[in-house]
Amino acid sequence: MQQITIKALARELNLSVSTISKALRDSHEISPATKSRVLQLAARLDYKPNPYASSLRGKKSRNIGIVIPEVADSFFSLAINGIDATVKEKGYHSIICLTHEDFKNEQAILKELQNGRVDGVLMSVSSETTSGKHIRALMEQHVPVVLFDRVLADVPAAKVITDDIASSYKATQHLLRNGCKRIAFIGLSQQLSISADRLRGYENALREHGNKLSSKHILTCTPDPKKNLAAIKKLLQQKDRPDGIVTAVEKLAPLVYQACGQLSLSIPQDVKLVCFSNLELAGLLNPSLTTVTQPAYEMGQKAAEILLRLLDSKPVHKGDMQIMIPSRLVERNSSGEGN
Amino acid sequence: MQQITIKALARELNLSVSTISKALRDSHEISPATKSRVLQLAARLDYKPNPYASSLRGKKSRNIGIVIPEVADSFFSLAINGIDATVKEKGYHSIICLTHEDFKNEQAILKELQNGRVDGVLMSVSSETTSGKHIRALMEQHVPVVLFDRVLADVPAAKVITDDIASSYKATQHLLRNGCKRIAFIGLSQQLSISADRLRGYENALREHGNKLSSKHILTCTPDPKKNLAAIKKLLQQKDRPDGIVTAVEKLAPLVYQACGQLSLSIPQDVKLVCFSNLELAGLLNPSLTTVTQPAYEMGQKAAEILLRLLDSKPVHKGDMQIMIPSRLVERNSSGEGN
DNA sequence: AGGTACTACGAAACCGGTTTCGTAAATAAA
DNA sequence: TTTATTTACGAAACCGGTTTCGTAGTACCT
Repeated sequence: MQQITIKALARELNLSVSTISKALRDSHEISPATKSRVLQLAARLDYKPNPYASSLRGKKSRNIGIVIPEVADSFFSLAINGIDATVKEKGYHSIICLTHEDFKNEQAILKELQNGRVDGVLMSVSSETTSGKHIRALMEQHVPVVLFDRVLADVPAAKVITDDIASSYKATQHLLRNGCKRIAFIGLSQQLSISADRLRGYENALREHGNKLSSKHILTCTPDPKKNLAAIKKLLQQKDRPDGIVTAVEKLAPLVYQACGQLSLSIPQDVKLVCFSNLELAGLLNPSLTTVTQPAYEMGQKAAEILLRLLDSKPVHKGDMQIMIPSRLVERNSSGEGN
Repeated sequence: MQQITIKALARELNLSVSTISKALRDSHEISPATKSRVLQLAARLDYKPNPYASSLRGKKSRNIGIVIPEVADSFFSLAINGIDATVKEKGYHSIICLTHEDFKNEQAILKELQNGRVDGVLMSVSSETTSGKHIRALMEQHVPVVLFDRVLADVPAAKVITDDIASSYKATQHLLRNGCKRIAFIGLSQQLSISADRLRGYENALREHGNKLSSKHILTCTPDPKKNLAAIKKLLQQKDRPDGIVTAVEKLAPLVYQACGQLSLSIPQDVKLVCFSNLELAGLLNPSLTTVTQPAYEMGQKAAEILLRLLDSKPVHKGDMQIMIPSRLVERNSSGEGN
């Protein structure tokens, strides 16, 4: 490696290692003249401090962990952009840890992160996660955690969410207004906060509208797309076939299109569809997809800001313990009249 | 933090720190009996070694850097999955660094990575990158680098690419066979390997087919989507309007759809379209999009495997210095007859 | 002049592991 | 029995920074 170390600088300038270190950190105990000599030599030799050496002493790695189910997902990739832009400004690096919607993976990852590899964690739980014990364990090691989007009630961490209940309510209402009589809801595990809340908004809208709820119209999906496709087709082959669908997460949208295609059901004539999704291409689908679009970038950004405050040991206002950024219903053809 | 350190284990067992360390690393100089006592206590106290302490002495961080332009892109997010799955098996962590297609960012990031934060780097260059000097500088600090997809000729690193020339040739040929007379090519910077190679394949196909090449049919885009949309519209408003388009990167596809929409040109009747893209939803677009689909996951996987060999100081076969994994042309409606 | 305060720096401990080297005791070889 | 070797462990150096503490030299105050 032949790295330029502080020792090398010290030797070159006939100064002690501690003087160099202090000069580089702009300590008041070093004279301006010495500081400038040190800074100049450091620049000339292209000195780059070893981050792990300082980490060892200072207990700060300047790494933050992003623990999410998946990166091939518009919501998460946009959230990553928001997070990364925010933490980078403060000199932090993002370590991305993918759970692939597997709780065992998530546990193992959080355990790993207890060893000081990261100073803090931003997290969205897997769809299989039912308990927050592993997260609390991490927090007990004094690793600050901020949850975003997929949160967990039993974790005393700051949370950044969107208005899942209200926006699902609006989406369902939109379908009702467009004439749907039998609206189905396709979600992930009921343990998952976003799925449960979006189900709640759906139920509220139906109830208020005087529609009766039917468990046959509520489908809970798994992380396995093949099984999900089969389940969706089954849902659409019931005798009381749904004429409207709300899906709770992005990756379910293509499956509904596929299922409808295979069953020769046309969207929106036979089935009207609204999906929670951040797909950039929603408007270009056939038919274009009505979406509830979450503020993914902003949520990542906000969650990162809060984490940075925690890492600075700055106070986090009570109002920031649970932040809600609203989603937007974007009406397109999949929920329309179908001319 | 109140971490369980080796020192704590040593005190508890009345052994020396070095004995604990050796026992944990299964050194032959420690007796089986002692080893098992140490292992048991470590398990009981949930001892987690500080990765940065070992990193400091051993010069190994067990972090690898993934330097890419963007994460909100199907190719890169799939590649990340391939990389992450591969390196995770060997106990490495992925640090993702986004350049946002900005060369200055890319330079700054590689500079940062020279300080030992990562043991190796997997990289796909930005569209603005014209020189590999910054990459060579990193390699000279003995940080192994493997380039994937967007490579650079003047960097003596292992490279994992797809058959850009051949697949672009096939895509163009496909349009020619479907009756296109004036085929346009929309790429990124000509400096970018994939864009240049895909252009070459396009040109080869036209030449072989006896079509003359026209610079008016070759559009070079920027990282700015608005400007790109305007440029694409201008391309489609020429007197010799193209009746076929090949686009070199994923994010250009939606812009072509938009441009055609705004100009009331219908795909594929007025303009037939083939895009290099890993979009999962290509089949659901309106019309469904004919794609050249790159083996993104496999490319990430392969690049990671090579990097791991380099990190193990294992020999990399000459054949592995430049690996080519073929792409697939998936014909859909955007390039068809449009009945 | 004597005492105090401040400035500017160096020596050394420290962070938590890893590794080298030294050594007492046990075992094997001569 | 003596010597050589092996076994099993501990002391200490080390990685590259940071931080505490001590101190020589100068300036300031009575």
